Amino acid sequence: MPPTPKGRRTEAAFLDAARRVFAEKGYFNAKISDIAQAAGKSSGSFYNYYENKEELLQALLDQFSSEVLVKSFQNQGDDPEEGIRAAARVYWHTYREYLAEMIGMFQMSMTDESFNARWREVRSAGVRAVLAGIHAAEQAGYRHGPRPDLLASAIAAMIDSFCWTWLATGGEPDMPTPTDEEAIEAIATVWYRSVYYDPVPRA
Amino acid sequence: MPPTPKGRRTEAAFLDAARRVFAEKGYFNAKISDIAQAAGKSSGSFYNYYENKEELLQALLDQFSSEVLVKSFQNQGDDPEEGIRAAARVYWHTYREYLAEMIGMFQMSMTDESFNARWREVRSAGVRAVLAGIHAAEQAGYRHGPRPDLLASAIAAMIDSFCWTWLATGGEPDMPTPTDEEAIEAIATVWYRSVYYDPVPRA
Amino acid sequence: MPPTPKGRRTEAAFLDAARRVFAEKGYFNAKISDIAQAAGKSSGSFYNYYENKEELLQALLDQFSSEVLVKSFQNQGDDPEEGIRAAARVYWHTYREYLAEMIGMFQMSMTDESFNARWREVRSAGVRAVLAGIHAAEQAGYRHGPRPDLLASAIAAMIDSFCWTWLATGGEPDMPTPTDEEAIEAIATVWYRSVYYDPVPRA
Amino acid sequence: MPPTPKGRRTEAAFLDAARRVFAEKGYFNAKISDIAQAAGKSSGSFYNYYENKEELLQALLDQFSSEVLVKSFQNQGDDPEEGIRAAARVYWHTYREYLAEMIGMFQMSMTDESFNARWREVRSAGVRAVLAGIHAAEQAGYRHGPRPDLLASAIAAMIDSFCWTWLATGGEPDMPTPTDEEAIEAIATVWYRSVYYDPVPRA
DNA sequence: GATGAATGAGCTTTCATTCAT
DNA sequence: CATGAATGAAAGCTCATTCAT
Repeated sequence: MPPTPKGRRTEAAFLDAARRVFAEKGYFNAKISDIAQAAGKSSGSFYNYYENKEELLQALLDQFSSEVLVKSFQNQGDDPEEGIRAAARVYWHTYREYLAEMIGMFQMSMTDESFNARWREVRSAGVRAVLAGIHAAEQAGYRHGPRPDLLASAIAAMIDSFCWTWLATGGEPDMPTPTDEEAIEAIATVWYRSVYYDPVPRA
Repeated sequence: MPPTPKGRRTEAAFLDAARRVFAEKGYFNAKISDIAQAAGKSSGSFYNYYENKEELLQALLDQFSSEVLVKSFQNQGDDPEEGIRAAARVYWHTYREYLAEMIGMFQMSMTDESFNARWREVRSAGVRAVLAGIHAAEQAGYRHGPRPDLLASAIAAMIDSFCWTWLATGGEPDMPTPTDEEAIEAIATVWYRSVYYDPVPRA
Repeated sequence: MPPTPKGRRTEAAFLDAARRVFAEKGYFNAKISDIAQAAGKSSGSFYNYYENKEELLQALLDQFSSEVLVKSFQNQGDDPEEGIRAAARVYWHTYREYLAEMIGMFQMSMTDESFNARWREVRSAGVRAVLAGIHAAEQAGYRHGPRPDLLASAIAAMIDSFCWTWLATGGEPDMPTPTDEEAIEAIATVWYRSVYYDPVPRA
Repeated sequence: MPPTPKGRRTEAAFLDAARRVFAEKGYFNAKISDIAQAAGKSSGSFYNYYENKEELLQALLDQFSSEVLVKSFQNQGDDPEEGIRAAARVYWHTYREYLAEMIGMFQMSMTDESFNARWREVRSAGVRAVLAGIHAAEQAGYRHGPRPDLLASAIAAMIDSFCWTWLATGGEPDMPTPTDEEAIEAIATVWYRSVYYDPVPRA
């Protein structure tokens, strides 16, 4: 959008600085001047690019394309367990890559209705993807509880919150930080077991 | 703590008002004056009881006794599935009852290190309780994934986030709000299946 | 409006200070902090009473009741010349009494559409009053130019601008400041002569 | 002043743009960037020609040569009524032609002492010209009120304010916009009647 | 000369906290 | 103790002006 190479560099610097600041101290705590300082710019310069902090977050989220999280759920191959593990892997890595965006969107969703809507939309996409897997499992003869949509909601909540706990906050106290594979395994385990449990006995 | 009956009544009014305001608009958005107004008091009066909003939250949390959540996990009887469902039930109802506290503690944990520690401590207690159940299942011959502590962390994350989603925020879009029993069932299902899966065959 | 005597005193102090500051340096140049300082208050205190400078001006204008200027035009007795002189006298004194309001309304009318509307409404009331006098003169057999409404507009413009020049700005250079009676006489002379000129000869 | 042809063109573009912007939204509301944009130039370029907005206005006023308004008053022929009408005509058309300058000078006169002086000087020239006419009328046997200078001031105020009302602001509410001739007629009527009234009876 | 990005001073506004009554 | 007004320290934001290209 900014016409000049210099302008583009500056805007990139602001976006980058914002991501660092958001990830480090959270969206709420980030002052415009913090971001400007992290970008090595004056706070007045900030307003050449964004109306306010909210709009900067919007710009970050627009880059982020919330679809990226969802795409992960779709490339499930033949082996359901492997498919779920692959999905968990993509989610985990994507979450870390876009940590600043996740923090910003989540925090902002607590305060602002339109961000709340956006956040719920992102969640909802995840829930739907999980739900699709549940229906596939049903087809394959696995039972589910009375409300598969709630099962999906719970699984999505688990994925999201687990990533938040270990990537955005400091993790659980007195627990060694998991390796990536351990984390993915934990997510995948809960997810898989919840869906592929209790096959209906074939006659 | 406050000596006179009048003082005690006023403090109770503040605590009660704070809970209502926190639950309605969140901790961050709550201004001292909002709380005072909800309590039918002047904002100046607030400072006769608390140094600041943080301390008020502390007072709420002290009443709340985070142990209450954990106790739920302990009264597991013989039937593991029933035990888990009972635990989920207690958690769900407790979460709703102490919604203001949960919101406050969670939001504050994003901003303030000492609250973050407290929040993680609460989480951690839940994780330990879940972990105890996992160990029991192991004793009973159920396999677990490579790191049972992470499995417990994921389950605790699910419980917590599911309650947050449905009790603190508006739930998932386009999904009918669950009845209490449906919600509890969803939680218990994920939890139980994740732990009681794949029994080692008895020789 | 403010419940407390102290509050009422403070608000009065702000209104009074604003009038002094507006009259001295104009509305545009007046900063909130100028007004607060003139009132002997902190600028933060200002916002306990008004949202912004505009609203303070509104409050001044509400007190002012633009009708006061117009009322002057109505108590014309038998002698038209005396009636006009009396009207001019009221206008002149009222203008000086409400100088701050006139300055504020006029300056703000240049910038803000709603104040412009208000300002034009005030003017318009004056024009209508003058016009009524013109019609009376017609009845009495005096001719007017082709558009009596424009004649009224010009007379109103004269009154207003003459007061502005001598009361709000420093007057004309190299001209001795008029006494009140001289000023009133000048206004009344132009007004009267413009309306009561050129009687139609009685048959 | 600017050496190269390109420079001259740019400066002309700024002057022209400024006149348009001042006339449209007023001097106070005009930002440097507005003017630059209207000129199709960058705001940085502005400072190659002027130190600030004030100096640009100065440049406009220097072109304008405030004498032009006054000259109108001088070409009075034999018939005083025609002379006054001619003067009013020139004033009206000049005012419209130099509307931007009038607006700028007037608004700036409210804020800045040196512009105020200039503005008063312009007014004063008008007053002197009107006054000269009054003296001529006296010579011809017409009475005036006690202070002819104030009479002149009032007439000048009328002319000025009438032009301001109808050319710079939107006119009077609920009144049809006058044609040029109607406006001129209104001005001339008040002016002429105020001066040529009440001849001293020739003995 | 021209450009548009960068700067920072200046002002507004908010609100937790203090204080006089 | 209660009140509500007063305070002032933060931010936010604007825009004239400067500067590197």
